[in-house]
Amino acid sequence: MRKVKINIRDIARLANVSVATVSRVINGSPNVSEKTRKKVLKIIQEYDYHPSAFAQKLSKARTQIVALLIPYERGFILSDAFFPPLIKGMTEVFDKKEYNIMLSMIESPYIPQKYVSLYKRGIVDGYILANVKKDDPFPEILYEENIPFVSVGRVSSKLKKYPYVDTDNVKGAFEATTYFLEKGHKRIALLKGNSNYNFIQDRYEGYILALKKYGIKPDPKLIVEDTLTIDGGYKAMKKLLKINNPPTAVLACSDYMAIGAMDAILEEKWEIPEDVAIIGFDDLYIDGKIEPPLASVRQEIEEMGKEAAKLFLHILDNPIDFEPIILPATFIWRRSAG
Amino acid sequence: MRKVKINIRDIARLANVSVATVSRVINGSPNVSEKTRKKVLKIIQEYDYHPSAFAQKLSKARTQIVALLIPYERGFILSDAFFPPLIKGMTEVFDKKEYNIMLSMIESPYIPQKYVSLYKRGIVDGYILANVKKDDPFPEILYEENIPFVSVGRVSSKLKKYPYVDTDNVKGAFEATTYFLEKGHKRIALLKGNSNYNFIQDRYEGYILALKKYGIKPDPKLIVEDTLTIDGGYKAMKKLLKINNPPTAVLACSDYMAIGAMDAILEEKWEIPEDVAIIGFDDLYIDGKIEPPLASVRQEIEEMGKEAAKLFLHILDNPIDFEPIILPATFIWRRSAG
DNA sequence: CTGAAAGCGCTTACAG
DNA sequence: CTGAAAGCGCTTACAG
Repeated sequence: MRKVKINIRDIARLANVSVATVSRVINGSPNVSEKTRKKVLKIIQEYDYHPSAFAQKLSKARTQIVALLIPYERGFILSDAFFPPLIKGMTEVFDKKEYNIMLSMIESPYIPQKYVSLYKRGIVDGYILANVKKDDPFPEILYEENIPFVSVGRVSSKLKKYPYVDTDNVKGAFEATTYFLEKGHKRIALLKGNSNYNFIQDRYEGYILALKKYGIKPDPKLIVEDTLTIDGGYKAMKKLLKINNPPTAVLACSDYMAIGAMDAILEEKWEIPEDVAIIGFDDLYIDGKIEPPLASVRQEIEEMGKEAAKLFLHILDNPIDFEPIILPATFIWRRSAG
Repeated sequence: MRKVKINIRDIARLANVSVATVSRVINGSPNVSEKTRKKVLKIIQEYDYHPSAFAQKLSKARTQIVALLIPYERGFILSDAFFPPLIKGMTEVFDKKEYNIMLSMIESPYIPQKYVSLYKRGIVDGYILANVKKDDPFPEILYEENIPFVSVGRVSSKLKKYPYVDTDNVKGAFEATTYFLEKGHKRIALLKGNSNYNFIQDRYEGYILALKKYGIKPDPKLIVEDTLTIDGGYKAMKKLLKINNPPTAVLACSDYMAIGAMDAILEEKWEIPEDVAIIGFDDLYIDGKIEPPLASVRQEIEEMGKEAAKLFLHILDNPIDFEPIILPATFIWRRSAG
């Protein structure tokens, strides 16, 4: 009953050829006669033989496994909008190359060394980092040690050139802010997340750029930082509603923040968008369903996943010669924007 | 500059001991003198040596990698509520045993054989299946071939006994329905998802059981099936509002469905919970934030992840002797329930 | 086109 | 407590 694990030697014996020949057939080497190939393939099928990946790896160079590092905090907050499509995109590209994704959810306290060992022990060929913070030491460690990695979102500014894919967050925020400006708004608030994340910093910059283009001096009182959650948005908006000259328009760095802000606004019996217009970020599935429907800025996340996977495969062969990839962000109008 | 990869032989030479002794030190064997151990450990540290996992695996039995299979469809729909905490729980347990999670997002068309090869090629020690459908052939394939697996959520009814962790969905739905019954509701609707999922089937059964206990004959017109999304809930509720004797209370099989249903109800200018009370499932992060706050049934998802990981480690050693694990579902009252 | 043999980097009886 | 040697299951020059 119990199937005994069959190996390359068994196949060789059964097919009356050498182990080397079986190996050549497995690896699709051209140096095998059609007749021999067929014979060996038949035995392989018949005995449902699967070459040991580890034994292969011991002889070959690559493991065909890539580690995906995800900070739990963000995994939780933005999961709905972010990780499933990101992973889907990656999977699509990696499947074709028979690469597998090893998932590491970064815990705190965060010990970068722990994750390096996946590479040093030869388990993975490298890393894909998802949304690490600006001051995260991990990318620099990888860089120093010549370990292949791709970052989804930019990381430390200390690195001159490294492979990443990113959304054009500056432009996304710029366009959303410009929309408000063209509608005649002068008091436009920004609900920021933690500026330790580059994507937050970029959205901030896009906002500032647009204001300046229209000759408006950014008012620090209109820029409030909090978590990217509903709670964060609610609290931030509460603050804004209390100042002397409250905003007539609000750009939030996430849709959850925008939803919290809407709660705060409606609580004061103000109208959206008549009294305060609002635009979020992420284009969540529910945006079109809430009342009023929430305008947002969309990222091409599945596309980012694909590009990250492609870039990773590229740098394995070309560690020097690569270009970072920037994908567009698109402003999606809905009624909340006015 | 370029670090040459160091191996166990190098360490042995540097430490003036045999390869076998280095191996013993690495594996914490007691048969090494304290003096030798320290000497070897020092060299290992000094040269930042990491034993090759693949070479170890070739000699040892286990790979210490488990494949987590996630259907993309559900990954997308319930990600926010489900996968991040599930993975977090699993990670917590696996980290301690130095197990890694390999992530496979199941694509369609779905080819079960593709995923079996992860095991047959010796890459993983087994599988954790997340929310597969009732008719999914994969669990039976694994069972037939004696491949270790744990399922999160029950699977095919063809298998007599297999390791799974599940939420007590029957009880959860029973309690929510009972709440309505105790409030005097007679016309209680159920918004179902696809009954190909056991958790949907179970929620359905809990609902039926409660009705029967109160001597109410289930009315097929009050049971509507659609997708577990906002859209699905909206459409299902629209149907219910059109029947002659519409429900005064609604249990939805997901919070997204409940949110869609609320949209449909409010569109008709009906009041929640006065005209129609509503309870969802999942206890999403946003439930308390919407208007009116949405009552729900909560699962202990992070706990499921932990239990799944523990059960997996258990069955590796005890393929026969194990018990499935059922975790509680808790009704969370909020205003929408009335 | 094919095979014998060395090698990948470990672990583990076995002998002492 | 320690070491020499065989073995895990492959790949790949090398020779023919």
